[in-house]
Amino acid sequence: MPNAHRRILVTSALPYANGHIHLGHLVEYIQTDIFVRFQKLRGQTCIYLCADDTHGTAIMIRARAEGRSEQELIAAMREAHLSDFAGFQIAFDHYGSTDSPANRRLCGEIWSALRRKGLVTARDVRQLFDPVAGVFLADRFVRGTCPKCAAADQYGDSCEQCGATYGPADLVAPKSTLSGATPEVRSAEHLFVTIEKLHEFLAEWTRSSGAIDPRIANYLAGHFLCEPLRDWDISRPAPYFGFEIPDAPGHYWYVWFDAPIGYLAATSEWCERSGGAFESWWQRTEGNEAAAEIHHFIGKDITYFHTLFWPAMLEAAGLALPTKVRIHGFLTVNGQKMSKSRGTFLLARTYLEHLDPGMLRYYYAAKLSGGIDDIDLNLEEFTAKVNADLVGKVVNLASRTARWLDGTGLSPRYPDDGGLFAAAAADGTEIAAAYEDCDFARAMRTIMLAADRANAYVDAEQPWKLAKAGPDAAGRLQDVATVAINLFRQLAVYLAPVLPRFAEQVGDLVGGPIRSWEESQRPLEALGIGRFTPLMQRVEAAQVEAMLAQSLAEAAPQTVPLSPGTASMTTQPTADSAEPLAAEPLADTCTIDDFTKVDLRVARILAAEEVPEAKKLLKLTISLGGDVTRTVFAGIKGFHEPSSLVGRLVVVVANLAPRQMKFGLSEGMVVAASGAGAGGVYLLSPDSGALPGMRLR
RNA sequence: GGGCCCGUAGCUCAGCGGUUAGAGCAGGGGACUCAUAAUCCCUUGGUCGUGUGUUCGAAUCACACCGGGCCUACCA
Repeated sequence: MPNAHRRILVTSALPYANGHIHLGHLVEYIQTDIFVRFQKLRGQTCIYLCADDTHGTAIMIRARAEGRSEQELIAAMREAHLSDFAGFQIAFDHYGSTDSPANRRLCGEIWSALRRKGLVTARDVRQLFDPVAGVFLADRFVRGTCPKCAAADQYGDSCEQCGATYGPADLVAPKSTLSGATPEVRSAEHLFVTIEKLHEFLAEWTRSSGAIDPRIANYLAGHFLCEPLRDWDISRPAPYFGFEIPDAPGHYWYVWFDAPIGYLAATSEWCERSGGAFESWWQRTEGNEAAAEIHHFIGKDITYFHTLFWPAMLEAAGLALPTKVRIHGFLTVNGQKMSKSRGTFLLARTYLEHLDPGMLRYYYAAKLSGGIDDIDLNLEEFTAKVNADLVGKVVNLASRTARWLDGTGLSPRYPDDGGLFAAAAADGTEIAAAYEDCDFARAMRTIMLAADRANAYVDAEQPWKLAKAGPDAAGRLQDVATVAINLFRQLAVYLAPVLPRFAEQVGDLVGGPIRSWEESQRPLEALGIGRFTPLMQRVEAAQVEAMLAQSLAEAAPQTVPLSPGTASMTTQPTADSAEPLAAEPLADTCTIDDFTKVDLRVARILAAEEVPEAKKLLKLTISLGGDVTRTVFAGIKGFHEPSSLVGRLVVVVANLAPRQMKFGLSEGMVVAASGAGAGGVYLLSPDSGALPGMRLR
């Protein structure tokens, strides 16, 4: 692939504001993010755009059920989505919303174009209406008895018992799932796009533009393009949460109209912020002028919208068409569909509470080969692969050699390594080609082979023996470690699109931030090296178990609280992150005498009050039993409600020298746990039965 | 019913017309001790779903069948 400069606009499908991000969604966002980071690392101009998909009946219904406005609902979900994405290091250049002024404006422009081309028509549609809720009902909001086999409680579009399909109006004894009311058939005008008028264009574009995998093009040809395309129902009658159609009051654009236009709106907003020109991305170019590339990453479930309706809209509006529609499959967990009852319906944030996001990014990368097949998250394999590849091979390379360079830094000249660095540099061509094809699995395989060679090198050179051989071998030792660290950093460059955080850490260790793919082609010389810290912790099976247990618990919330003492400590394995300890290594050894100098006592909180001027402090009055009380300022404000503290037992350092603080004298210290892995401050409680004044020993 | 994809070592997969079919993990044996029980070497293990065909030659192409998955369909 020639290295001509490219301008690449990349999108992921817009997540719907009706639910939280889960590991299935993340297949797409991680895949896209890797692709984008790769392009940027290669020096291309690349922007990654996405947005929340906010409109539609489902949002309206949900907001009502929760007793708040749609805007409040979508704002809250947006925050949650952004936080989840940030947790997984998904780096959008812009993240918009379909409920934005830019999107409204662009919807209007596309709509005008459709009108101008005579592609809009109106027709009455008979639909069920819920007279209590006052809304038209989508098929899935109606249940009733199957008209064919009389099975009860079936959806409005098809019967799960006999497989019959019908319209919601055919159901016997239909009921609205919103209000329970019996719906009535009402007629309402809908607007349609007569997409058939673009049939010829679509047939040609899907077949020969190169944007679509031939298998998909074939599928489209066989299922849709083999007959006249049906008019696309593009409007919904009020009430509907969305944009009202300017020239058709009382009608709203259907969510699938404004969702893809969200790509345009996000571009527009990004341009406004960064000073780019919208036209430079979406304007159709004439002749051989170099256009921007447009890559859409989507799941196979929305193929139809992105390969027929969306290009039709762009064509009608005279905008640039997608260069590639990259379609991926679904995620299964342990070989089966994600399941709430098995605890495998894993939310992004549940994962993040237990495991490192980089590990999922790597695992997905190792699985994704650019095809449309589903990928499986096998949790045992996940554990084994992440540990073997990332910890055992890659991180270990630095872990076992960095220390030899502590005093000296890298050798002034890169030594003879038998051609290892050059070989891995040459691999860069293949690795880059694999990234470009979204065949990340092939890229990872090639990278790991290089890691294997590097470890074999260290093994053969035996730097630990050189270290013991004394000053005569010092030069050789430095050379060997220099080779190892260079091979390590080279791997980090190749892995940077997948493991951005890891790449940063490697940059901190040696050589500074990794900014360019080219850094894989030249070894570093004569540089100092930072202190090696564990860059990644092994995954323990217990951590995975704990994640599943939590996911299971959250999916099926317990309404009956467990009585104390029956908590299933034995059946639900505890699994603890290594992070807190790793972040704060153990202090120097102390003797029992040292320990007994600290007099730790059980105490009862008698009173707790806010200190308004203090950022972190609560003023506590504690009892050590009898009438011995102390005043203690504790740095737990924001983590504990004062009122909920009163009466509880805690542990205090009772013989701590009193300290004059800004707000008063503190006569002790309440001990609490804090550290990496969780932000809170956690008070300690003794088992029940302990009494104030008892000493800890 | 139609269409598509998949079926290669215990597991995940690569190979997709050409020498005795490969990798990682798991299993077995050994080495080393620098490293997060990590690393390195050796090794066990496959009639490449089944059958028929095309070909000098097939895991690789064709057809049929079996098994798994996905999409789509009230007929064609």
